[in-house]
Amino acid sequence: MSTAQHLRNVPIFSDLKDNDLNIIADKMVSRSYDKGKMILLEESQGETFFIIKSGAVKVTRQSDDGREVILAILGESDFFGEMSLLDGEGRSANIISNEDSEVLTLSRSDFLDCLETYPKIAIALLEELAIRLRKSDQHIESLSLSDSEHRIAITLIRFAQELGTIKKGEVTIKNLPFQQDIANMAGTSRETVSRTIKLLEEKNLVKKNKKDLIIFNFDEFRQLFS
Amino acid sequence: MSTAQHLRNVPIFSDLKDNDLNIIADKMVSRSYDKGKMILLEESQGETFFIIKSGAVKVTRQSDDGREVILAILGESDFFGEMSLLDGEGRSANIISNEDSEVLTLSRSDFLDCLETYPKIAIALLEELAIRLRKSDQHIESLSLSDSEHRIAITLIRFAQELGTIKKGEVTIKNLPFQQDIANMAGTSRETVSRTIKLLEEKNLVKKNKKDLIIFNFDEFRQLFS
DNA sequence: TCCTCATTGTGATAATTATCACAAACGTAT
DNA sequence: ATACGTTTGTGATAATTATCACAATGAGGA
Repeated sequence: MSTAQHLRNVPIFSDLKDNDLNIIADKMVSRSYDKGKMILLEESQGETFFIIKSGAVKVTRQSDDGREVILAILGESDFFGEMSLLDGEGRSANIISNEDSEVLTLSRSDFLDCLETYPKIAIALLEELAIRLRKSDQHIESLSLSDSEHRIAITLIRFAQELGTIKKGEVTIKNLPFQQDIANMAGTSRETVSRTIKLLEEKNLVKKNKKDLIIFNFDEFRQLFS
Repeated sequence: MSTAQHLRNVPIFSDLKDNDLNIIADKMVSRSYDKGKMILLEESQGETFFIIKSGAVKVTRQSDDGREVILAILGESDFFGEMSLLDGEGRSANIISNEDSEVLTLSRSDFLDCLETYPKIAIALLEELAIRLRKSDQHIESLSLSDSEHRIAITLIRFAQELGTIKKGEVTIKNLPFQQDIANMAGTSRETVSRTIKLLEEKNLVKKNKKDLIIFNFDEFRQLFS
């Protein structure tokens, strides 16, 4: 697939004419990262905008004592790096390749030019940031007032929405992340994740199948926990 | 002060020429809210953009069982309501007037027109949302991996940055919010806030003075808790 | 296959924090 | 000044969850 075709799938570019899309595509450079590689380091200067062509990355923050908080897991056609381009602050998070991944990159100045030249992109980007902010707010709410069972369930819902496939009410999350990663997103411990998923299985709400997790009745599940 | 002069203080409008500023100012309508009044209700449709002319508001989310999570407290020249204008979703939070407040409002269509007409506004708004997203991420981090003492201290730091006045290293937060509000921001209980602030006083890090709180050495305090 | 390393499961215990109950202090209006 | 409603302080207790320790299971390579 051509670079322009990839861009077509990215919400913030999808409104553009083919012509403009090609112009932007020409400015982008492709890079590859092996699983586990650090793509962006916290504290480094933000000079690049990234779009995920294939694979997945995790957005994390690291505390002094080494504990890791996972803010999000991003997949194909998601983008990142825009934050520090926009507000000029340093990186606020680490980005680590979660699988072998290919990304498209755009330089700071090309990115900012795009925003000035195509107001539609800026507006689409505003929309995207609004959505993310909304998700963050929900995340904050859940961390603030739920017990660990709820927090873990809500984390599973996030995975289902981002990585899941639906088949008549049943959602299958293929390749459920490690318990440690789920714990780092839900703000709890790995052991509690283990015990809680077992509990959800006993309540007949979910079922594990090798590396996959099935949520039997997604609507009901959401109702129960959010 | 004229409406245009108020707008001049708002980051997203500060780049505009006087002329353009006046055009926008003409479209804005002023409204007043008494302390405690609900300005925006969760779940209602988002049709208005607001700028705070004077006073302060709190941004909250409410859970089924009535508990409240405070996402932010906004003051003069801050704005809100842009989220659902941008992504078309319903309101994600309640906005309650925290003091007697005056706000300027702009209709949905006028707001979106502004963005199309003045790309600078869109870019400045992107910047602002990026900053908010960054704060949300920090908030998530602190809720995820800190104990209640840290979370409360970090909440005090947020207040200091938004409401505090500095005098040679010492920050005074005038009119510290109620313990219950602090608890709702820090994701803990009112009693724990009471005990923790006492603890911080015993450690000679802060001092209460009637309704005010003084942080003796702000840099050190920040170092300790973030 | 067997071995090894990574991941998951689970019990016991300790630490943290919420909750309840009530007293003290504070603010405001009469 | 008094009285009332709101906010804060604090002890006792219960509930939740983290942590530690180790066993069980699984996945990938020699």
